[in-house]
Amino acid sequence: MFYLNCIDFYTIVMQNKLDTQEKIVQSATELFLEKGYDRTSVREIASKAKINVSLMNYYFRSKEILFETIINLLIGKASGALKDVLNSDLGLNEKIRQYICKYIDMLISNPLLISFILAVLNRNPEKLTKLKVADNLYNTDNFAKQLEEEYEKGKIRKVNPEQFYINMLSLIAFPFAFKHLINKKNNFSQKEFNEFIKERKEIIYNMLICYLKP
Amino acid sequence: MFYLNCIDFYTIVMQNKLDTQEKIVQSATELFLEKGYDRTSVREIASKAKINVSLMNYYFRSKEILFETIINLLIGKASGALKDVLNSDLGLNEKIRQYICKYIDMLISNPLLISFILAVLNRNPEKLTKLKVADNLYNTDNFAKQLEEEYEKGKIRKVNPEQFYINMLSLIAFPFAFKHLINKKNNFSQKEFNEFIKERKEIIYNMLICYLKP
DNA sequence: ATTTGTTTTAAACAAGTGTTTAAAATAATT
DNA sequence: AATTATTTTAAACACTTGTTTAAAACAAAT
Repeated sequence: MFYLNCIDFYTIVMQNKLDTQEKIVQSATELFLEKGYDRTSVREIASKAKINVSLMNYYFRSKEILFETIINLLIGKASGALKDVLNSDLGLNEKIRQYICKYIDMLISNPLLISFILAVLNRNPEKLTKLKVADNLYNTDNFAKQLEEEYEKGKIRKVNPEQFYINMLSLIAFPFAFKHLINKKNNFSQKEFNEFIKERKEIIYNMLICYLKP
Repeated sequence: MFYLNCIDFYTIVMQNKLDTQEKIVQSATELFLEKGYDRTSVREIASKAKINVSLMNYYFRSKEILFETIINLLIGKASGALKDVLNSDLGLNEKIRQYICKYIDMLISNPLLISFILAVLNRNPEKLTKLKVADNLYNTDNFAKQLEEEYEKGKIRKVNPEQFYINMLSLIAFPFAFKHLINKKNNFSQKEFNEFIKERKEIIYNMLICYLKP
């Protein structure tokens, strides 16, 4: 038998509290990513987190709110570094190169993210636009200005910045959404798919730069 | 009071039979496209088709089978013309031009198709690979051979055909999956989105051709 | 006109859904 | 040590889900 001081007590309690809450978030995140909102039941979340069903409603008020919390967490984690690159003062070519590279690396680490976002986006359009998702995931103001400037300096051809950014995003993200068919068609393992994707870093960069030439 | 001959009788009966069956397919198709499999209940389908719930199980044995039927119908309709272009004996540039054009026109007519397919693909990977979908939607054997030949003739640079096809597909299809965010970000109406997409025909063509130059 | 076959109906079934309740267990405060 | 507050639990609630059943309505064949 032994005693703990106040700080230890506090630590342990907070630890436990965060534990349950975080266990819920973590289990729910995995399930939502794998199976989507509809195919994931609260009982499944509870069972995976090894907690009672009602605790989900105790910490988050509803399944819906838990879901929105998780969306924001996922998007927040994913978009941070990417926004930094896009708003940095790097030269255009280097910025594009880094953006492609970081975006692809991020998606390799979170291979289910794109499908998840697209699913939410098309099932609950209002949700992703209402939440701070639009700004985080698709904000090109700074980048557009840079494209304008480079054009006026005569360094690149004239492009529609909106179209150009969508091109870049399409080339980066779409293969992840289409992953299952790509793997099936080419008999790719998970590892081979990642290799296929990594090859794309240079391909995408070359395509975009080549297109920008005046 | 009047009598009908045999053929008229047959016609009317068949007409009615097809009517109920087709009413189910049509209503279910709209709902599945709009809301997906999970968020669409059989009672909603029945109500929209103005039939009794059990008729869905009478004509199709289950919701699942009805869904698979509809997937095949949608993919079949969509992929026909596209496969023809890809397997035609057109020159490379013209083939690419026509493929982009027809694909985009098809997606403008079926704006929900891409999201629908991606949703199925990621929720039930085995379904889209089991069904004849993979072959219909993503068959590049012929196209790959053509890219090889053009390279050997020295007319284009060396490219990985698989990567090149995925690039083309990404540029064509992704904006439709991302539609809601694009519209929100740019304050596009439906019409303006279609204009934005139509602009892409030339952009995508130029990007691909530019990249192919030796 | 009666039998046979097909299509449609209303009702029920069994299982699963998210959420709430009220009591129990545990921790914190006085 | 007794009281208050927080966290956890089991059970129930109200509702929706896809599917089945068995009878009714209807048409076709004998």
